[in-house]
Order: sequence, then C-alpha cells, then structure tokens
Amino acid sequence: MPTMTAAQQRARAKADYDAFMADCPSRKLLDRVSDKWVALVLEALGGDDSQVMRYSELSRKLAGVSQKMLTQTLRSLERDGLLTRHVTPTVPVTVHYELTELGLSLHQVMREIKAWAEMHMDEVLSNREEYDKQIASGV
Amino acid sequence: MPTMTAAQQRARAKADYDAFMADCPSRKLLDRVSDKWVALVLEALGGDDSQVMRYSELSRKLAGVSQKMLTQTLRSLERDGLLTRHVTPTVPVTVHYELTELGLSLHQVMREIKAWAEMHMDEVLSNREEYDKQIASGV
DNA sequence: CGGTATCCTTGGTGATACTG
DNA sequence: CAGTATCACCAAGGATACCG
Repeated sequence: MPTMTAAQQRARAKADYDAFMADCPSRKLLDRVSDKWVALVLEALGGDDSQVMRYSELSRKLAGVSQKMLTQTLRSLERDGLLTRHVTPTVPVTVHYELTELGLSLHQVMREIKAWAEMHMDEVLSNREEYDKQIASGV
Repeated sequence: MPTMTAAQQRARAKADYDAFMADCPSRKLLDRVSDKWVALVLEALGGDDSQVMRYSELSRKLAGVSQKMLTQTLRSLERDGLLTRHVTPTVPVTVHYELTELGLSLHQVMREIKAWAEMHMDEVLSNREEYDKQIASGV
C-alpha cells in the first residue's frame, strides 16, 4: 500500500538527488564527451602524424561516420574550444581541423578509453561468451 | 604463451582491434562504454566508500534512472565482466553488485575523464559563450 | 570540397503494471 | 526487494539530395 504514487516518488527522488545527477558541474560536459565520435575525432587529430586534418581526411579515417555526425561532432568540439577550424578560400574550399591545447589535454585522457576498449576486447568477448553459455544452460 | 609487458599488450591489441574501423568489435565496445548510465554506475561502485552496493542503493544514488535502464545497464556490465552480481537468498532476496578488476580498470579511466571535465568546465563554458557570440554577430 | 537541408527509421528511454 | 513485461514516445542517427 504505497503512500506515494510512483510519479510522486520519482519527483521527490529527483529533487533530492539532483546534486548527484544534474547539479554536478561536470555532468553535462561528461555526457558530451562520452561519445564515440568525439573519442574518435580526438584520437584522429591527436595522432603524432596527423595533428592537422581536412574534413575529407577525417571522414575517411572515421570509417562509417555520416557527414551529419561528423559535422555535428566537429561543430560541437569547435564550440567548446577543443579544436579550431581553418578555412582556406581556395576553389574548391579547403578546411583544416586542429586540436587546441584544451583539446589535446582531453585527448590524453580519451585515448585511454579507446586503448582500453581495444586492449580489453578479447577479455570482454570471452566474458560475454561465458555469460551467455551460463544463461543458456541455466534456462 | 610468454608474458608481455603492458606496452606490448597494448601494441598487440592495437594491431588486432582498431576502433577506427566501422566493423571492429572495439568500436561497439567504445560506444557501449561511452554511456551515461555506465559512467554513473562505475562512478557509484568505484567510490572508496561504496565498492559493494545493493540494487536499491544504486537506484537511490542514481536518482532519476528508471528500473529498466538500471537493470539493463547492470546486466550489460555483468555480461561484459565489468561487475559481479551476488544474490543472497534471504527473504526478500538481497542482491549486491561489485566491480571486477576489469571494471575497476575502466573506472580508473572514467574517473580521469570526470576529473578533466570538472577541471576544464569553466574554460569550456566561456569558449561556448565566445563562439555563440561570434555566431550571433556573424548572422 | 565541405558542407546544409530534409526525410525517415530505429532504438533508447521512460512510465506503468505485474511477479517471485 | 529486485526485478520482468509491455506500451508509447521522441530524438539520435543514417540516407539522400542539393548548394556555395
């Protein structure tokens, strides 16, 4: 016999815990940064051999990315001051992207995520296999 | 199999898995790991004071999360071997969640991102302001 | 070349109700 | 307590076409 409806409980919980959820200053930024395209763009531009890349180069390197997502990600990163966009008025136009110092500092951290994903892929895959096997036998 | 240094493992892993490739499994893993609920669960379970938490504790700590998303996230992390689920057959049943070593290793990386976000929040915000101002004047 | 605009699918997400 | 099941919504993301 509930004293509150689910909606009321939820509303109360949200009010009480907004400090953890939304009030954390880093929360929104964390959300924005926790994006696979962000990670890949930073990784692409943070490489020792490719600190400056053209739009088409990025598009090629990030296999499977749509123009929409690439442009959207680049704009977002530019707005946050993580990279700069240089337009050279040739014909056709040439555009270069380059990480700022701020972007480079994030790259140092983000590359660990990508490295972690690649490094522990085998372990995760075998864990999944094990888990699925146990579920199958359990049912 | 000879033991490898961390650097060697990293090099080998990079050769096998490349998140820049669209069809590489590590691309999916990167995407999965870049999830807000994953980040929050890892953060919750990675704290010094809360390495073991019950479902209801997590639910309370991550205020605003729906049961569906919490369960879904926990199952996914369990399947990938990032955390373990312990069921104590009390009445009513008690369930504890705890990060594995693998989960802790990811948490170490994730908390660096959180630290970065906190440290550079002001800079990003002022960059946005500047950017939006220029866009506004440009139009 | 480096985008923007548009449409459209799909699955992530939340709300609600029910159960062992 | 700790889930599962179901429905419904809407925005993220992809495909396509067009433009400066």
